[in-house]
Amino acid sequence: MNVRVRYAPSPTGMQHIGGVRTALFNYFFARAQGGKFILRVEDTDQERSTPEALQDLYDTLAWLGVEWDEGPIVGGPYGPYIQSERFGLYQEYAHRLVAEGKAYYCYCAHERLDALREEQTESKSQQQGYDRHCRELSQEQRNAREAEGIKPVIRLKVPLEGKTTFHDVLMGDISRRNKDVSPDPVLLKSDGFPTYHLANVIDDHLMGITHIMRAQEWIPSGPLHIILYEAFGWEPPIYCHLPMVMGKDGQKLSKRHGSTSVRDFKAKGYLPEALINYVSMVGWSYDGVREFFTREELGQVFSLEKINKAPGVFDYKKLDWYNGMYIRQKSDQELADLLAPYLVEAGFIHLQRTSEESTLLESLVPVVRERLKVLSDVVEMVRFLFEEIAEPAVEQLLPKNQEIPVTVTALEKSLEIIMARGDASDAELELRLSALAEQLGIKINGVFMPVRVAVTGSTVSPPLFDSIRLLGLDKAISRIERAVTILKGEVR
RNA sequence: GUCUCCAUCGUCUAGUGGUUAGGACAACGGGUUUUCAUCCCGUCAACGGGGGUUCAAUUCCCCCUGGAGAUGCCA
Repeated sequence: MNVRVRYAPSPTGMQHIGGVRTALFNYFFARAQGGKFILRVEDTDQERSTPEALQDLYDTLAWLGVEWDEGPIVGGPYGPYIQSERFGLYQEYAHRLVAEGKAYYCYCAHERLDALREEQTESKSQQQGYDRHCRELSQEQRNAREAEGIKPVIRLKVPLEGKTTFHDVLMGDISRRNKDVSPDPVLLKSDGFPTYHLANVIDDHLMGITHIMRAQEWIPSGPLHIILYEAFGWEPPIYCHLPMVMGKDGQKLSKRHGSTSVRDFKAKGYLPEALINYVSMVGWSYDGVREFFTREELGQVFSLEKINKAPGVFDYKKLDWYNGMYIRQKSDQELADLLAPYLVEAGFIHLQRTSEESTLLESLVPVVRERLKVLSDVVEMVRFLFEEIAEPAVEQLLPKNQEIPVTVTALEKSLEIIMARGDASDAELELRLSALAEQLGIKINGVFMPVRVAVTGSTVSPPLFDSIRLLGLDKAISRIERAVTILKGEVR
């Protein structure tokens, strides 16, 4: 079979984890099958569709490195691939269904529909949804409504009897009694635009889509779509409903759970390869053991059979782990380039790096690499190098159970050793400071920690000698001297 | 309310009619280390419940329970 799959988002918000996972699965399936991956923009909601969202869609897919074989920008033999540009098509097909008695005009006002819905909810009525009020309108009644200037919608005449079944690759047969199928859903809105159900069925058919892979939230609409295919006399495609991505609380993943838009993940400093890898492991697995895959590898080994049926919880911690793993794989140069924008944004370096800044950046990378979970972590990690640190507090300078006088001595002697370092190696320097600790009868930490706090302003920092080297000996010395002064001031 | 789907450690998952139910993240403990991180080692931890079928069910069937989704002139 010549596989043709599509990702068909509506540009009504930023691309999020769930949507991207669907896009990825479709893309990988197409690649693994040697088929085509098609992008189609479902902008039939004129109220909510925005150019920003559309741009975000393009940006996101580009960032992830997902290229579509047919779709907006690149074109293709079944275009246009933006539904608003296919406007006339839907009208045509909708009216065809009306002409054949398979759909009808409905003149019900929003007010009536709202009241109806409210009443049904309140009375917990068995029958929820449209009451098919206009299903059997006579020609005279219709003329009367038209004369009032009411713009009708077109609704599908869902059969009242029988049941409809569709097959899902993962779930098997799923059927629904027709009376439980959404009662006569709107196909064409009063503004002339199609609803999802209509546009989706028409385009999938016209574009020769062979497999529909979409989130499980669409399962209830499956039978409805089958009814539509039957009404048009078309062969339905193969369905494969993907498990949903949930938040920690088991609810559909949303902003409440943290960042969900890919744009946010990118801004925080997640790498596309990490996001792709992790997201692909929610709802799909290779063998339960192997967990690292590149985009290309996924495009080789992906298969529908290994998709899980149950929804999966999005685990931010595991994403962090993947991201750290991928960051550590970067070369110095790659990581420097990835980190630079964050340092620029923090105002630490210029967009056009001076040669000193370039040198500093390069020597910084090996020091921070294994400490980063996300790229933006670098900012706080190296802030002490670029900005004057706050005066360390006395308590901060003092290691546990260590008095001020010894600490002062430790600082002063350390300072001497550091200044008199000459061309001694870091290892040699470390030896000397250790010896100092021994002389003073304190732990090694009792020497290193005060110096660390004095120089970096924090008990947590990159290795001390690296920190001093990056900061510059002069600045380091004056910060240590200041610490001594602070401690001495406390004695008086 | 009604309909549909789902159900293995806290999380992502592997797996089988007979297994010590495997791996990873997290958590916790230990080691390496100048702190942190990395790295290494270890510990904790699961087949939701009840009926069947069977010599044998986590695995097959049914019910229950639990969870989710749908029920829009949103997709």
